[in-house]
Amino acid sequence: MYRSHNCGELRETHIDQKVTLSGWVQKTRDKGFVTWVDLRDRYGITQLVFDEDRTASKLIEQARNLGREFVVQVKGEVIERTSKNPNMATGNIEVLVTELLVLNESKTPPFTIENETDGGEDLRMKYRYLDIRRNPVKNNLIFRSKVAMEVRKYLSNQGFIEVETPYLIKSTPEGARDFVVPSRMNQGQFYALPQSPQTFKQLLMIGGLDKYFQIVKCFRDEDLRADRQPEFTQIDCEMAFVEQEDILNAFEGLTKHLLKEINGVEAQKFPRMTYDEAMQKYGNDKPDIRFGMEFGELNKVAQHKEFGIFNEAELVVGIAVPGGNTYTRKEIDSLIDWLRRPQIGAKGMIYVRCNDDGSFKSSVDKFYDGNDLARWAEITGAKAGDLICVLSGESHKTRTQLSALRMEMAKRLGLRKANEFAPLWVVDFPLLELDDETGHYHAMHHPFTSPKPGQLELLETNPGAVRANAYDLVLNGNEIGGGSIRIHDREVQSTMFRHLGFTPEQAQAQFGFLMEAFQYGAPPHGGIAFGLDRLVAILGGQETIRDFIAFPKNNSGRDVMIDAPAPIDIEQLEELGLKLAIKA
RNA sequence: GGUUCGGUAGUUCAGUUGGUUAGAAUACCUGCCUGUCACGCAGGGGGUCGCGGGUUCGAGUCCCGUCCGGACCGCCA
Repeated sequence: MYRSHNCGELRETHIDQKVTLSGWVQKTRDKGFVTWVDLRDRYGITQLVFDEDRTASKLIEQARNLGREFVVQVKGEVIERTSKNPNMATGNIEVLVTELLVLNESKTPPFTIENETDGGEDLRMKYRYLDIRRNPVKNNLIFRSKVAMEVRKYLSNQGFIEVETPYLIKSTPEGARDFVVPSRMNQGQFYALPQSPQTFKQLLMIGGLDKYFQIVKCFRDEDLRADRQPEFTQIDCEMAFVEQEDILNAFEGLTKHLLKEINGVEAQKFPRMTYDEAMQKYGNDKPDIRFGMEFGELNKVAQHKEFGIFNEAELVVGIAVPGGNTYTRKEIDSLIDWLRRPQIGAKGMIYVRCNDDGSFKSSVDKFYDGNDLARWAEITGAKAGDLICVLSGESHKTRTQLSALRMEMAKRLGLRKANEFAPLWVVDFPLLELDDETGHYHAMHHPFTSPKPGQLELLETNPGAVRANAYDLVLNGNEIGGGSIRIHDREVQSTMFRHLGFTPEQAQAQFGFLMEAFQYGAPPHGGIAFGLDRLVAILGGQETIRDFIAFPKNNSGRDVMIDAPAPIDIEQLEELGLKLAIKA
């Protein structure tokens, strides 16, 4: 028996008991007359004690030679500490060791296994198994497990069944790039890893399963970000015989359950906002509504004066930064530089200081008097002491830029509080989105999303204006879920494919199976998918999803621990009927 | 594909205008220490300054190239 107790559970009630513990050596403190060893496992740390009076000298010598991260088993007696440590759960006791067995030695780890490690990101990824021994990462993984468990518990109670769908499927050109897998038995042909189980869950609805969910890995071969991994986990859900309202209610229920069970937060009914409203008020389809700073459109009051830049602009729009009047000229200039970076791409920024005495001082005083600026303040909701920041130009770009500024200022002002949760449904997304490069429309959500009732005809005349039965669940400025009511009619689906630029032959080749299934009594259906990695990070009050993933990839999509991807043998290539076009 | 920041001891970093033997903290090793728990004290070892080329009397420092890493834009139905 390796252990009678774990390293986190011994208390004063265990005093005088003989125990066996196993774990890792966190630290040894050799004080000469007495040596302490902190023994750590998943559950906590227990202090072991070896002293001149009570411990055999051979055993003390053994203890002194223990290195960090040695795996040891000890037998001993639980005793009360002479000097207690109120900061530790086990701080009132220690174990007087009578036997010590080194189960495995350890090299000195490349970084310290402590809550605040000295290791950098890269190093921690390479030695992820050591990083997982640290409380922050370990606790995140435990937290994730708890969230996933609550999801299963809730959905299962609501009558959902979890069904596994295949990972080896077919590549489709729509949307993100696929990871592909060559087939040995069908040479020259490839499977693709699913970007989502979308078509399969629709087929499950046609199969009559009614309420489906799955916690499932999805794969997208696109460039990474701090919060984006090539393989990620979704809570994928679908329901039959539902309207949009049913889906929103069902998954508002799930989200409330999680907020309550995980965070102890009783959420009120989630507010809803249309996509158009979100874009107009926040310049963003996933607005963070934990703070205000709503957009104020200033065209009416700022145009038709002598200021040419505004007169030529399609949109003049501003926000009031609370307390921003304290910004120095230098700070404002650096803010303008920040906006001008190619990542944001603003041409410049006009600002108005709202002085405490009710007067205004702006960078365009030449063109606007106090009365004008008072109107600006009214429209942006600026109060004395605020700073009004105004951008202008083409509508969509300007909104995006101002949204970036809004988020940045909120961050700097500490308005994005991790322990505050503001869920929001964004509804009525456009069905199609114009691709600037190709000039073609593509599906904003995916090609199986149904247009709003009665808008099918609009597809012919004004495709950009068609709204979809599509919705996102936004939490604290993050899209944590998105879904739609699907098309379940073969003809409608054909029309959609045609508008997305598919020839009937292409549509048949890629999605013939779905079109055929629609002919056999496909029920009305719809669903939603949540990004589990991000959801868990937000509920955990953190920004980086990587620390909630046991073995994440780095920025270049590499696993630096196992060193993947990697070349394969020439024999393997031949077996697959493949030849490399590049030199490996 | 692009913008930008970085690469110096096991680790995290500093290193001035180009100028003697490249530093700090921490980790590691040795010794001391009568209750430590971020223990303390004394001492010690540890460097191809990512790599290649160039400028120079002299390069961690300047220039060019390259590799690697971070953040972001494009991309992510």
